[in-house]
Amino acid sequence: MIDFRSLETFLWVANLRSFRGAAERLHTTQPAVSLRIAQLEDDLGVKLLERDRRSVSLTEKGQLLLRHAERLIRQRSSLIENVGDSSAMSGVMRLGVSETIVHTWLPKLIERVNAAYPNLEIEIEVDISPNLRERLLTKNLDLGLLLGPIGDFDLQSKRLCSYRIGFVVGKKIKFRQKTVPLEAIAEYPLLTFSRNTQPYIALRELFERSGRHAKIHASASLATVVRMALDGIGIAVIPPAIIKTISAPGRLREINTNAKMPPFNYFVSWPATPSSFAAQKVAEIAIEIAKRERTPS
Amino acid sequence: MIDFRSLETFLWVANLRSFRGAAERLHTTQPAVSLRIAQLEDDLGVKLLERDRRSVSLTEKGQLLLRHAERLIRQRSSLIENVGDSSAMSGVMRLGVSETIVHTWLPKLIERVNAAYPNLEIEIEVDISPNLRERLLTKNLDLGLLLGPIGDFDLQSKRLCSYRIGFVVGKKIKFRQKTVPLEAIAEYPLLTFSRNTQPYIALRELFERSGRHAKIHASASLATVVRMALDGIGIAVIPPAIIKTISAPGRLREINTNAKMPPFNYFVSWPATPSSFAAQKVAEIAIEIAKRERTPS
DNA sequence: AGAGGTTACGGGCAGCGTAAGGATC
DNA sequence: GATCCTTACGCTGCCCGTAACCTCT
Repeated sequence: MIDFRSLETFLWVANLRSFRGAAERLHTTQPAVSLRIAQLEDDLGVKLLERDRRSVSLTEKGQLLLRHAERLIRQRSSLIENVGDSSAMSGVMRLGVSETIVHTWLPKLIERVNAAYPNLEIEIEVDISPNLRERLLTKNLDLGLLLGPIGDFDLQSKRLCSYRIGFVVGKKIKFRQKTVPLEAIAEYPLLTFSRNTQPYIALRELFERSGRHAKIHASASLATVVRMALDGIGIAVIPPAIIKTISAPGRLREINTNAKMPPFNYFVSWPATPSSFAAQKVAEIAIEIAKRERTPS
Repeated sequence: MIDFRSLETFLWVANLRSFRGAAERLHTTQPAVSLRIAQLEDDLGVKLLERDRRSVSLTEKGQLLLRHAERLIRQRSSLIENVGDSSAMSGVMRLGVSETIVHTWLPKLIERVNAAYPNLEIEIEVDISPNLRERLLTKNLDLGLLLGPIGDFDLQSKRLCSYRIGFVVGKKIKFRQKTVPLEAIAEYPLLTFSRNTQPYIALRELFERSGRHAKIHASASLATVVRMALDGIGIAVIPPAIIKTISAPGRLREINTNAKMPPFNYFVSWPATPSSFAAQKVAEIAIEIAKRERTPS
């Protein structure tokens, strides 16, 4: 007898074009996926997938089933949404988060989501925004809090908040000037996020425009950046909003400068899968929390 | 995790307003139904049914779920119908049949259905038409082949075939006349179907119109009627079409008479439940077979 | 040889049926 | 006490995960 589990499994296999991928996504093993698909094909008496040369493709019947399955899964979500109370929303949500958010309002979000949907497990994955975007596109994540704008057609996106970028130093670095000019800053190495991230590129452009060369240390881990700033190795180029939570009080301070960095614009983004009700709900909460955050000019 | 089985169970409990009824309908035990409903309520975190004073009623949430569940079950049927091949249609169908049909083309129908849907089990229940209609209305049957017309709003009905009614005797009864007048017939007891059936009423009316009184033996079992006719107890008032199959050749014959009985008009009828695809399909086959039957004037 | 899907097999647990329990008329 | 739903309990069978196997590049 056809059940939701088989249909959902089929859906993921069809989307990811991979049994292993679907297995991982559904938190089960690959043989289990094989069996569920086999059972589905057996129940319907129809071949759904063409297992050929390294890739899985849908037969004609498979495509037909895909449309039906999507509708069914969507309507089951809608049922849970409409009929069930908040505790009915269950399962595991893979949430991809940019590190800045981790150090500002992510805990608040988790707390709020836990309160609203006690049976929804959240799996937090911290990564840089380009990777998060990639993983959202491959449906490896259910929801992402990341730097935008995000123009992908397959992703729903909504604006969250902005963070000003500042130049932050530890106690070992001192400047004589009240307002530190760009050339004084350039004497130290600059510490910021990985190469292909928005802030890294913006920083590079800032110095190219002014004709100066700056040494930039890029690190995927904010903790490393902060540690280096604390040790006086260089100047961290990060949102000052995270200073409070990332180090002991007074150990880091922002310096005054007329160098202008574009702000970080954060977005919440998720792929439009049939079962993305949970993603939408969590996105709504994220938007509400982010709205209350200071958005320094 | 909500599955189709729970939803279907809920649907039947809601329709029949009874746990026991649903259990019987689903070929399981009543505690199993209790558990499925309990699980559904638990999953959704919502009370769906009010178990009060001898009757089950839907809460507001229950009514909401009913609509969703109906849609889901309907769409699963449509999925099986569209994507699966004929072997995908499975389950048990309760088919209620009027006895006349049993002795004409029911075997042909069963054969055809078995060939078309090898995994569909058929449970045949023979009863008189008024009872069949009642059981269709209470969803105790999935499909009925019975005397019509059927005017009920809750039942879908389509015309099948007509059978002329004749006066049939065994070898012990002989008439001098070539064409036997009504008064000669009235000298013997008449044997036909139960009191509240169409033919019984028609027969009664026939004699009332002619001002004569006839003794009518009514029996729910055609076999009894035929046995009595064979024994010369009376004249059977039945469709001559069944003579061939119900007794040895030449043991029964129809007598010529100008007494006119209205014909039997058979209909196929089924309740419009969300999962009535199978019923529709079998109804179609029944219509096709019945169309080929002689419809004597 | 390694990536990816299938088949084989043992074990755990969900869900079933029997049977007893409770509520309501 | 009869009817109808719930709870208890032992058991079965399904489905899962591990592991071995197959196939194609």
